Amino acid sequence: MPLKIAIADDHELIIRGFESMLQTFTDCELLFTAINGETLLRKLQQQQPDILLLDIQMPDHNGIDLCKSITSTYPAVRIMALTNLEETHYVKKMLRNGASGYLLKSADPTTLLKAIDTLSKGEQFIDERLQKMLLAESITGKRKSTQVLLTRRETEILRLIAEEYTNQEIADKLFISLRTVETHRLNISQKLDVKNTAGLVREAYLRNLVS
Amino acid sequence: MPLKIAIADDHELIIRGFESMLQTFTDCELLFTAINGETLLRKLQQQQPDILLLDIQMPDHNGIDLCKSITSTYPAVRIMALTNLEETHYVKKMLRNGASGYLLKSADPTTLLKAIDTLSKGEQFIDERLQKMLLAESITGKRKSTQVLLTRRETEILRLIAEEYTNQEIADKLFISLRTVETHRLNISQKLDVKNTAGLVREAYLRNLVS
DNA sequence: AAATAATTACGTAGTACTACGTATTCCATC
DNA sequence: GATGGAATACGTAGTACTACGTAATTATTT
Repeated sequence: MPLKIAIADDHELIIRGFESMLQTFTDCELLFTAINGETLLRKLQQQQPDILLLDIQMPDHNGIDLCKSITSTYPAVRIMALTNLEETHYVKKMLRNGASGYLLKSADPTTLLKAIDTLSKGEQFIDERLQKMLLAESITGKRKSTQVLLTRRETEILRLIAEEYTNQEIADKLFISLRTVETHRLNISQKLDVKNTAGLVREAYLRNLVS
Repeated sequence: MPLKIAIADDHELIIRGFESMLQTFTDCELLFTAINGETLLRKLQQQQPDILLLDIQMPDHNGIDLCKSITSTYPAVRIMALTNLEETHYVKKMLRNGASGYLLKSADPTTLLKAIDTLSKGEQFIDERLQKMLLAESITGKRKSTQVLLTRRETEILRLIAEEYTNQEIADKLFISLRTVETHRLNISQKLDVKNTAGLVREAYLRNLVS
């Protein structure tokens, strides 16, 4: 029985690109395609693929939530996260939220085949470059941003910093003293191993605290 | 005689996507595809298409220079600029530098067909939404906030700011004085209408200057 | 060749952030 | 009821950024 594949991406061009690649594979059958999250969820109710190629940046749904809800409703569906983002942060985030694979859109047909093959065997696939980056990170211990846990207050303050509030404005907004905000800020900077405001805002983005 | 088409894009997925769309059109023949600027220039020496679908953001060549040199060497080739960038600035820049059309990668097959058809008649094609934006701009004389144009130097400096470089470090790196960096920084802040470093970094992210 | 835009740079002041250390209160968990 | 994390706050200094204004030099475009 051929492997049933589905594709979800908000660009018809991308869907057709994958479709074209899939056609050259034996033992693969394209079950359906979806141009947005809504369509995807509707079609999943009718039939479930073995593997779902899922763009994690569709306008109407964010990839993490989609991934979560799909894997909880249809545990048999294995999800391959699709993206252009070469960030280890996203890889971790997606794999922690139910994805079984992480593939870049720059992948060539050989890589795609290997990725699908790996998932079909029940194993995890991660893009080679990202795999190396993850490895390097865990060895050097650097850029372990997502492992560091900020407290609720710290998260709140980090978000406000990223939204252009000054320390004084944050203090006023949260009814705490300027010094307290400064203390929090210093603690956050140390936890995240960043040097200045720019680094804080960067982390806020990586952590999806701001859109 | 069928219309000869060529595609240049650094993503195989995109090439296949267009290929797939083109197959459904009668009177269109895919002459060749190219995965980078180098390959494109080499293949153009052998044979010239009527219409070239050209990704303007390839790693080894920038779209503007490629466009310029191709139209001057092969004036018969009509270039359709391909991009994800919904910025009127790029449209103008490309059309001034030899492109005959401007198409977004989010285009559906109908739009693609219309675009190719328009170019084959010797007319100019511009993505509908961008056409409206250009029109609105020329009437109001204003750009939307996301379309503020930074100079090359400003863009460079904004990227460095987002990468946690201090003004002094930027000055050292670019061999300019601290005051110059401060001036640039102030100008950028005014152009982008932001209050502080956080706002600058936020804009850098929105503009995809950092990943 | 002229006009325009970009890049460079300085003066002066004020504001905001960074970096240490120290320390109290609150609250949950053992 | 003891321990420890979280949140609160201050002192002191130094560094970095913001906000005006002005202006010369170099590229680019017309």
